[in-house]
Amino acid sequence: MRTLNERADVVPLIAEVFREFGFEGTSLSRITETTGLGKGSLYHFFPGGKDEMARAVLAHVDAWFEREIYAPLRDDPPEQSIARMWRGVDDYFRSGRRVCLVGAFALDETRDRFAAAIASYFTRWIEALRDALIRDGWPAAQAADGAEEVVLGIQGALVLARATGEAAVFGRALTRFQARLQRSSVV
Amino acid sequence: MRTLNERADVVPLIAEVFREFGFEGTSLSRITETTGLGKGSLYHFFPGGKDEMARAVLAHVDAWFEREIYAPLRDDPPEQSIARMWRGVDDYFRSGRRVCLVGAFALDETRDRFAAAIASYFTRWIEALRDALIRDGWPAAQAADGAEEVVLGIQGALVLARATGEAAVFGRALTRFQARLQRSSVV
DNA sequence: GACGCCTTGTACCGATCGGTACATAGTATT
DNA sequence: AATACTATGTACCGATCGGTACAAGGCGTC
Repeated sequence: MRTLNERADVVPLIAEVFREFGFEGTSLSRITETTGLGKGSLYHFFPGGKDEMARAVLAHVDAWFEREIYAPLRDDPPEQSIARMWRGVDDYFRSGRRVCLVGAFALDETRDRFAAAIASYFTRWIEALRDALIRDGWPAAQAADGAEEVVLGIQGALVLARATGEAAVFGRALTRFQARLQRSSVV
Repeated sequence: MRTLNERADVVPLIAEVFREFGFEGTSLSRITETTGLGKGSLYHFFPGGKDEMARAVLAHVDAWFEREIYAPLRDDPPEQSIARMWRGVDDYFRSGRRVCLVGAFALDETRDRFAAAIASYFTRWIEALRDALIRDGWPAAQAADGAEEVVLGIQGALVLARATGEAAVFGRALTRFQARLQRSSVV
């Protein structure tokens, strides 16, 4: 018996299973398969079972966005942190070849189970972007509209990219949004 | 034993189950529950089981959009058919309180099972809208961009509306798109 | 080396999964 | 009324579901 794993190491692996199969489509056997961990280890790290695993995965995703996207939007110069957002998002979603786990959870009744985490992920993103736009000189109303439209558009682009199998949809959408945020106030 | 159902009557009911729970989350027992039909009837109407039920549901949704949205976009005056699209979409998705079944199927591995139907639903929508915009006087490139952005934005708005529990997101997005499509060429 | 604690594999649990078999009931046709 | 076909309920199938129990192995500490 090897004994070398830590909970932190295994969360990203579990995340990919949930991302690919959704909450209902993710079975314990699939998780043991991709992590190489047996049920013994799994329930040792996550006594709450599948539910706790999903919660850990959501927290992990959330922490990444908080660190890489939201915090910079709040703390760094707007122009710079927004540019960083485009890069970060394109990397994270693999230019449209990867799907948003939080968005996927939102669409079925899984949402009710994790409602708080899911809502917070999106509202914090929108608010951080909105405030960055305001600090960049946008009128408050337009900033709110623009931020909502960009975050929503990213989700939609991911849906469409995966639905059509044409990942390029995502890149096109990203450059459109980028252009629109640059020539300010023309929302 | 009552014997009064037709396949056509039961498809919309099954559709709501799939819409709410996704493909993996939809169990036969949930379907019997909401339709009132036992397994006997269900497998009588859908010998292919759950897979065929989902296929019938996708075809049903597709037929609705074809009839109410795509065909008018292709055949009627652009301005009029686009106006009809806004109304139709707002009704169909219950102003953001309902989710897109096709979009939900697209996000997990369910997509692979129904790839053709899912891709076709979106590409036909985008193409019909693009052509309507062109007939309305838009340059081809802008029309293609605008159509893609609108369809993608509707999906994103549905994700966000359900994620945040704030259905109003959907209405706001719809009016934004509507305004942008009106002052043509400013994409 | 002995002690504990963290980690792991395995066996097992009842429940539910999607699906099949089939006898019976309802209905239309004649 | 007899017949044929459509619907339906029920019982059952093996497989898998998420979860539990628990003994034994790895490893650091003393």
